[in-house]
Amino acid sequence: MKKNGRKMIVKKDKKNVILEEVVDFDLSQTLECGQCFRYEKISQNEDGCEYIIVAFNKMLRIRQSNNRLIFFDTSIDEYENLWKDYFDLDNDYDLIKKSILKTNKKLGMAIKDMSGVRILKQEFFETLISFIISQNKQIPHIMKIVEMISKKYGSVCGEYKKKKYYSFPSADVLKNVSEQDFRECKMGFRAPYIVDAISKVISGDIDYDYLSKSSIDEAIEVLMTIKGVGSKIANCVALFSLHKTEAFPVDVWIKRIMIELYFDGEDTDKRVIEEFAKEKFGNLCGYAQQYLFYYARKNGINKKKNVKKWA
DNA sequence: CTCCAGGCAGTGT
DNA sequence: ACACTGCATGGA
Repeated sequence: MKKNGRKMIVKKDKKNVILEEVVDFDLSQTLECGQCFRYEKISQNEDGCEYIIVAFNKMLRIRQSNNRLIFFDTSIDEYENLWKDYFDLDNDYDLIKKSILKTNKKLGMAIKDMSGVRILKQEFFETLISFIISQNKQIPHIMKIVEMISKKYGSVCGEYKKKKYYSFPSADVLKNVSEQDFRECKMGFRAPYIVDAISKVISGDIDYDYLSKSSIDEAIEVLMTIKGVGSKIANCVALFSLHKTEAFPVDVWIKRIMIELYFDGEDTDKRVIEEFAKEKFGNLCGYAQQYLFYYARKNGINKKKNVKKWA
């Protein structure tokens, strides 16, 4: 394995895959930065942190200690074919960060603070549904609802310490679920949006392979034909599932920090901010967005007053 | 109690 | 084009 500037070493013991010399990767940052809703922190101490995640119908227990990453009970094949891409481990983030910094010194603090975040490549249908649910909700509540749907309609894909973990259900499973049933999963006004998304996936109007090959603009345009999918959610799906790094989701947090950094604190339309970012960051938009998002939240930037200096 | 949450669609100018 | 509002639900 040669990428990553330095070399990352892949090993295998009886049951686990172990990566050594992993750089520009922080498990906590990557899972908890708001792109992913299916993780559970098992432990965190001075020796590292450990999580259970559910993705692509698999449960994974994973641990990070400094530059070592352990994928428990995982075969080399599963690592190579699934988790390596999921965590974007073949991508050279040192190069990405340097490229962003070269023209955008203002992001220095954000990049330094979130230097181990990666853009996950998550399963398409789950990402679409999860981000439709996400609108006007807080992350812990989104996680609860996604968990509820998985328990109710998904299937068991693993067990740890007597707790069962459930995969996110497929469109095929959800196609017969009624709007009323979704409302019972506390989805409120999003329930009809979910029904519409499922029917368009089933009919083929929304097709992962097609969208993967599409340009960013076309992918977003097609995704926005789904009721309840606007610019922000379409950009999220394009970034976190289709891995189109020209995407730049503008939510309340990104809006606030972008206004602070580039618009002199003046209230600016989200579309203007999105255009500005796409011009400024190009195909590094998605990465820049991730650095900015968690950083803005962590520092609690507030739209009413300037809590911090950003330069 | 009120206000807001990783927004969006519908309605009115 | 643009601004304004309702929306389900839960947490601060």
